[in-house]
Amino acid sequence: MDVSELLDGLNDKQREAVAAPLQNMLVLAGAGSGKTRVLVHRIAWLMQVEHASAYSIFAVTFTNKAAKEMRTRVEETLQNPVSGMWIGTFHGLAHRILRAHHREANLPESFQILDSDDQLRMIKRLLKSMNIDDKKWPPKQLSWYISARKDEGQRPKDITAHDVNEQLMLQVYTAYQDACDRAGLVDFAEILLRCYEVLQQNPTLLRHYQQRFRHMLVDEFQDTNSIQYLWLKLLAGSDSNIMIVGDDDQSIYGWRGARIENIKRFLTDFDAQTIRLEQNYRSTGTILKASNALIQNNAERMGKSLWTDGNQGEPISVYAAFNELDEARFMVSKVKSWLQGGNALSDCAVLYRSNAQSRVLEEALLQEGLKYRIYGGMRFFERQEIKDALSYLRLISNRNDDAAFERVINTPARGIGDKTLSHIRDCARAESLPLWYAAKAVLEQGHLAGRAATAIRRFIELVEQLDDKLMELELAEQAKTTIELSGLLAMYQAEKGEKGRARVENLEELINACGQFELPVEEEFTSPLQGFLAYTSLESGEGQADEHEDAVQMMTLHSAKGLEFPLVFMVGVEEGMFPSQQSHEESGRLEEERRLCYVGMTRAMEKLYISHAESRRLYGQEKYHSPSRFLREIPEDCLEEIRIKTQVSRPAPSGRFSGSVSHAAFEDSGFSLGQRVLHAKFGAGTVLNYEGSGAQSRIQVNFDDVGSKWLVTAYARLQAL
DNA sequence: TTACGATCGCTTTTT
DNA sequence: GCGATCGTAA
Repeated sequence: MDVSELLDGLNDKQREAVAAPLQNMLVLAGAGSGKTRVLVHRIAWLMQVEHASAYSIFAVTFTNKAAKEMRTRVEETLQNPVSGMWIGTFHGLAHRILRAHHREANLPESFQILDSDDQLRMIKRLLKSMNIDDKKWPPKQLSWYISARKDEGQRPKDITAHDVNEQLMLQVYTAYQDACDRAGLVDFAEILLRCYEVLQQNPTLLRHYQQRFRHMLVDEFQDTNSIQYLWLKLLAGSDSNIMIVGDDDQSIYGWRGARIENIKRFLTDFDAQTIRLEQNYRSTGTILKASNALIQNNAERMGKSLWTDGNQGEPISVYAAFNELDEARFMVSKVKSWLQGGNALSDCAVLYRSNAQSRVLEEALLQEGLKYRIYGGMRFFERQEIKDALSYLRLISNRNDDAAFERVINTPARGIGDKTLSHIRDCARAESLPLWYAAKAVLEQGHLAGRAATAIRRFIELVEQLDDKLMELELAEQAKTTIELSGLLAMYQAEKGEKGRARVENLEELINACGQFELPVEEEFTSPLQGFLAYTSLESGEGQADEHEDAVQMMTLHSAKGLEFPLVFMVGVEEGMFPSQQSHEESGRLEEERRLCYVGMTRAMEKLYISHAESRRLYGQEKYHSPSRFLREIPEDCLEEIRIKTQVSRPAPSGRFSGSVSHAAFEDSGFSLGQRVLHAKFGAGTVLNYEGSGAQSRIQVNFDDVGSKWLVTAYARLQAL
């Protein structure tokens, strides 16, 4: 490939980044500014112009999807498969280093990964054994605490407890870490922290990697947490060049440890040059103008303003719905006209703040027979039946894996009850043995009731038999044999209803996935099973069925980051929903909510609809929310208010979508208690009550068909009969 | 061990 | 208001 082709079709700033001299660089890449393109071309440039070897390149992303896309596009650009290049996620790459140096890391060769569910179970068990009241110290909170400390790079010894409460949490952290270490288990945060420590404590090793990875590239840098930052810094050493790409305005993961200030820290620590990518190739001028204005309300930004040389496009449409049902109906009607315009369903996205909001929207789509796809939710490899099967495989490859042992010892039920189990646990604790060996020991002591002893003996035989059998089998056969002989298949086949059927199907799908699994050749796995187990822990298992079906795309604002759609609906844009109630309390959270809004808006290419409901059923109660402050932060000339055309008996007194009404206003509009009224949506009804003043004023009408409703500003759509 | 009634909790999520 | 989880009784 001709070198000049690498710069063709890039704008000046992109070109500047791709062809920059070897130095540390920050590429501040706005939404839709072509950052992946820059990363990919930079890698190609390093190889072709700077004659860097693939071996010296290290590129990190957050998600497997991003890593995969980067690899594919690099290979396309170079028109050659690349080998020796490390492209992967933080966890994937750290895991790879840990595997190679498991001895230095004090881990067994076949150490396994704990997901958050495993972690929680582990902590629950621990609390029981430590006699700690899980009402006073909820396991979730402890698990969160432990992960947060690890994300900060802290071990128990690095932490000083401020009060008795934290003292106890520290105690649990210590006990949890001991248990993990004994079982050969690492949680997600541990992968990075342990990798960091291994490198730090082994200068020779560290030097090897520092000398190898001369060119480092990091995507979505605004999402890095403290340990990721330290890890990168350690690996880079003083001789590597590192290019980070990120956008402080799109930092939306502060709540899970991401440090937006890492960008500024990078500039000073690495003495880096900054290049801004501000030309946007995605959205209309209006959408960009609105987004820019919104985000300007945040303080302490790096500063960046998106522009386009494309069209202004249509204004952003704002719809004030009566309630969440009306909002859903509105969305559906607009989706239908979009379809009628000859467009694809999959080009529309519905974005909401929280998952709970999806249900009403789904029902509305379902009613009109419109297909939809929901992002997020239970991942394939996290399903109960899948984890059961995987736990057998894990126990087979590592007898120390207590988490796996606990999971399958009595699944399917084989008469090993709580009593027998606590016997085993006691023995394990007393002798510092993994549960598997404790079970064997307990069996040999012969203190067990006959039935329990037989059950345990049979379980041990089962696992050992499986281990023998699996040796000469292919991966898919290994899974199949395990699922069948363990009795899992029979157990789920016996489960009645749709649920059981789905579970059996999932187990079959797991065997299928084993068959399709390709062991990454460059990563030195000791066996295909080891590779597959790592894959199931580090990869969510998406990308199965239905991905390409033409359907409305529904997701939270968080999961929309990085995606784009011609038509976007942002629903529930109300105070208390978005920004969320909780974000009002903690400092900094409001700005993160604003960034989230910015992310949502900048997903839209052609047309953006924003809606809010005046009344909404939430946790079983009717709530009245005013329109989000974010709406007020968008310049009015970017917005267009949509009102349903209703005939009102007299002109609406005041307020547009703000819903400002006074007592007097109700009377002025000619409504009185007991009066019969007509509503465009809800039909005929009787005025029951009105109350409040200002934005919170509302009128309660008992509709003949719908029942009673409190409506804010809805009086404007009421007609006196 | 299972089944069912009480209780809890309720943003956002990848690895 | 709903779904997951927990605790207790059969």
